[in-house]
Amino acid sequence: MARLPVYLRALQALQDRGTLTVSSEALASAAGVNSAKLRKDLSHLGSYGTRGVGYEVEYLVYQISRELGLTQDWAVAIVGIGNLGRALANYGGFGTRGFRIAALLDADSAMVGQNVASLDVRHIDNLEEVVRTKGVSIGVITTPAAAAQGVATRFVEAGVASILNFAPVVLNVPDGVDVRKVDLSIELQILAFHAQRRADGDGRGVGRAGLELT
Amino acid sequence: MARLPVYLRALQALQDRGTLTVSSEALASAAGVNSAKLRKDLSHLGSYGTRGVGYEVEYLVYQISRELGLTQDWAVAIVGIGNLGRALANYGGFGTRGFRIAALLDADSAMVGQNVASLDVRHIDNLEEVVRTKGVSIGVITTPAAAAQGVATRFVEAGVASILNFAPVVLNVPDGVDVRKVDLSIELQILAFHAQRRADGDGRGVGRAGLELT
DNA sequence: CCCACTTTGTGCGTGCTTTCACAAGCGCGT
DNA sequence: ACGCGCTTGTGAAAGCACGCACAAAGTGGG
Repeated sequence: MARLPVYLRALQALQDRGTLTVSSEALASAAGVNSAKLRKDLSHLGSYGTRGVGYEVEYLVYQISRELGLTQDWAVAIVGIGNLGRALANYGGFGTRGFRIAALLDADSAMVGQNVASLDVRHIDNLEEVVRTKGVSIGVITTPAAAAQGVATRFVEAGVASILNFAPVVLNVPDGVDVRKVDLSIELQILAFHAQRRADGDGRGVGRAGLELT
Repeated sequence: MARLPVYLRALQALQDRGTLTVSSEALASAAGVNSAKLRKDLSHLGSYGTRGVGYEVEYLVYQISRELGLTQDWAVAIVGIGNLGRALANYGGFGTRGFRIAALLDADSAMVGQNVASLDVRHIDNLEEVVRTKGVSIGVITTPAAAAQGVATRFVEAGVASILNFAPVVLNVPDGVDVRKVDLSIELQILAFHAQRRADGDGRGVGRAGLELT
């Protein structure tokens, strides 16, 4: 389920606050979901709650981490060291969650050799070698749209079966390869769409009703 | 529908290639969806296809743009000018799609006054004033998690009803306010989850079967 | 030991989304 | 003018996710 990471984040926040047990109701509200849905999700990975009490935070953190595969280390390679690639390389949030940036690659020779986030940028010609020697299993593509498909194909042929794509194109990959796409323009467009519907439909201003959960 | 922006992107790619008309089948495969779904989506905004021929690319681009509200200009404010905030500010893809970065804000006085992407970074205390004078209707939050809720609340009280949140927290906002969340760690965790399932389930290597659509 | 209270786990109805499959419509060649 | 092939638009079926509501299970107090 795609919601497990959200639960995990909420649980870790609770853990930092020293909470030992949590009810499905409380956790659900922290994660922004329905409590029945949360209980059903958790029951799918085996039942770890105690009726009348709730869930033990620490144990649940461990169970979800294991289910998500975060108990092992994942080596990540980023291709395309522009603004976004650099931002990702410097983002600290990955290391603490089982992900390690293992390599930075770019097609621009002027970029190669630069030191970004304590890593030397290497030329994309070394992709296959880097994947092999560093054991890369997740590829991140932050290239311009035109280059993305080529990089994806090379990743797949090098044995990388998980790709996170920031380029605004739909990637063609063989069956069995997992691609997730993050497109910032599309997110904005969806917001604009809803904003316009609000404006079209009715004349009332921005909602100021009582504070509600998402 | 959340798929319209994807269709739009595919259509614009076709337009650049000089294509005049496109069948639902071809467009669907370019957008990575089922053709029946695409036809149903398009029929919901009125029918613009010709049986036996397909859809006129240019007209469809216009219709979808209008439906998404991209014929008007949306002013965007970015709060939190760290690596990611800077990357977004410098990303050129927004301007061409009806979005204009109107202001950059940060809480760190050392950051205030710096020039990023031809804009002066202003202190977050000016948020309300900036929203008013620049007509900001979309807020982007790229602050640390701890600051995100406060910024969101100020955005809402200033009249911004559309928020794009990159901070790893669930935002509490009143009804009627639209929040979209992009969490890079969560995307990686979902990839890791699937990668592990592949590894658990069976001993066969990475799929190398015939080329397939997503 | 029993009872009242809390919280989990889940069966079931409901509504939405996706997909199939096909009739209706359009253009082109003859 | 006519028929053939291609493509749209949509009714109907299947699948899925969501959330209610309740039985089962555990806790703590008297």
